[in-house]
Amino acid sequence: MARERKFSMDELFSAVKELLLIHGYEGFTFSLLADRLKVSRGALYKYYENKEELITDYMITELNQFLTDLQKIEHCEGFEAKFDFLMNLIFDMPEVQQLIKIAVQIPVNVNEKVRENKAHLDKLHLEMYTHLQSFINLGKHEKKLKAHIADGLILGFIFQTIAIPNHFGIPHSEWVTSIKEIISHGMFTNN
Amino acid sequence: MARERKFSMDELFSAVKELLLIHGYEGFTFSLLADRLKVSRGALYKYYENKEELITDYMITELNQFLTDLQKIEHCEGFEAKFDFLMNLIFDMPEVQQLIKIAVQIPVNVNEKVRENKAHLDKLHLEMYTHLQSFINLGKHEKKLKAHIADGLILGFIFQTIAIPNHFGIPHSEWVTSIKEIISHGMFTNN
DNA sequence: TATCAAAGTGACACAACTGTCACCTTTTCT
DNA sequence: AGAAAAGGTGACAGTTGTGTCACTTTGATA
Repeated sequence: MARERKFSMDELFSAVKELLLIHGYEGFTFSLLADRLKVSRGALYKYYENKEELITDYMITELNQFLTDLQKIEHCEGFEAKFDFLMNLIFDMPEVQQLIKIAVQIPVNVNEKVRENKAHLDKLHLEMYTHLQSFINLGKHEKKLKAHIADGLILGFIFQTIAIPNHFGIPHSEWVTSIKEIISHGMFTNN
Repeated sequence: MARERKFSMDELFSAVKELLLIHGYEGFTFSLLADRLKVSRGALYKYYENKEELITDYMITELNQFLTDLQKIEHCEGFEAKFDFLMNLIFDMPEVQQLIKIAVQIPVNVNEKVRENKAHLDKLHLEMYTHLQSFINLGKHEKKLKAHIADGLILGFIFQTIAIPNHFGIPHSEWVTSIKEIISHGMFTNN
C-alpha cells in the first residue's frame, strides 16, 4: 500500500556516482541530485538525513559489488589467470580508486549512522586488501612477481594505472593490452 | 609608498595549493583562504575578483615553475639520463597531475581574465607535452622504449604512477627506486 | 469505494559563500 | 606635517545550500 517511487535505488546511486565524480565530495549537493532525478529536494530527505549518509550508503553498495566480483578470483587457477581476471575487473570499474579517495574526505562527526557506515566501509576496504594481499602472496610464491617490491606498491600500482586518463583516445583493447604489458614487463626494451 | 602586505605572493599561493588539494575546486572558498592567511575576506578581493582568477593565476605560476625545471632536461645526455632526471623532477612535484585535473574543472565563462588564464594554461600544458614528446621520441629512437606502446600511454603512465599514495609508509628512497624499476621493467620476474 | 501509508511538494528559517564598498591604517614621498 | 597610494576591515545585500514540516498525491488493500 504505497505510491510508486519516481526513482529506483539504482537510478539514485548511479546519479550519486555521476555527480560525485564530476563535482567531488564538497561540490555534491542535494539540490544537484534532486534536479538530476527530477524530484523535489525534500523527497530525498525521506531516505537520507544528509549527504554524508547518502554517499556512504552508496559507497557501501559499490564496494560490496566490487568485492563480490573480486571473490570470483578464486575460481582462476594460478597467478597469471588471477592477474588477468583482476586487470579486467578493475578495468570494468575504473572509478573505484577515485571513489575510495572521496570516501576518505567524508567527515565522521555528522551522526551515528555516518560513523557506522564509515566503519563498515573501512571493513570492506580492509577485506578488499586482504584478498589482494593473498593474490600478491601467490604471485611472489610462484616467483612470478618480483619479491623485493613492497606489496603496498604493487597494489597501488595496479589500481592507479587503471585510472590513467586516455586523453588521446587510444582504442580500448590496445590500451588494456599495453597497460598489462607495462605493468608486467615495463616500457623499456630488453637490450 | 604603500603599506606592508600581511602575506606574500608565495604564502598566498602555497595556501591556495594546500586548500585546493584538501578541498578540491568546489570546496575551495575565499573564506577558507582568508582564515588560513589571517586576513579579512575583503582583502583578497583587492587582488582577485573571484576564485577562478586566483586559482588559474596560481596554476600558471606552478606550471611555469614546472616547465622551467623541465627545460633543464636538455642538459642530460642520452635517454637514460633524461629518464632519471624526469622521474626525480616529477617526484618533487607529485601534485602537478592532480592540479591539472582540478584546472580542467574551472569554468571558462566567468570573465575575460579567466578565459585568458585558461588559454595560457592550455598553452603551457601543450608546451609541457611537446617537451615530453621529444623525450619519448628519443627513447624510441635509441630503442630504449618499446616502439609499439602509444606515446600518450607512456606519458600518462609516468605521470600517474608518481601519484600512487604511499599508504603503508614505505621509505621514500625504496619507493622511488621500486617505481622506477616497475616502469622500466615491470613487476614480473623474467622467468 | 474508502482508507491509509508511502511518496512527493513547496515554503520557511537558518547558515555559508559571494561581491562590493565606505571607511580606516600604514607607509613613503615631498 | 600632509598628501597620496596601497593594504586591510566589517557590514550589507544577494545567492545557494540545508533541514524540517504541514500538506497533497498516489495506489494497493480491506
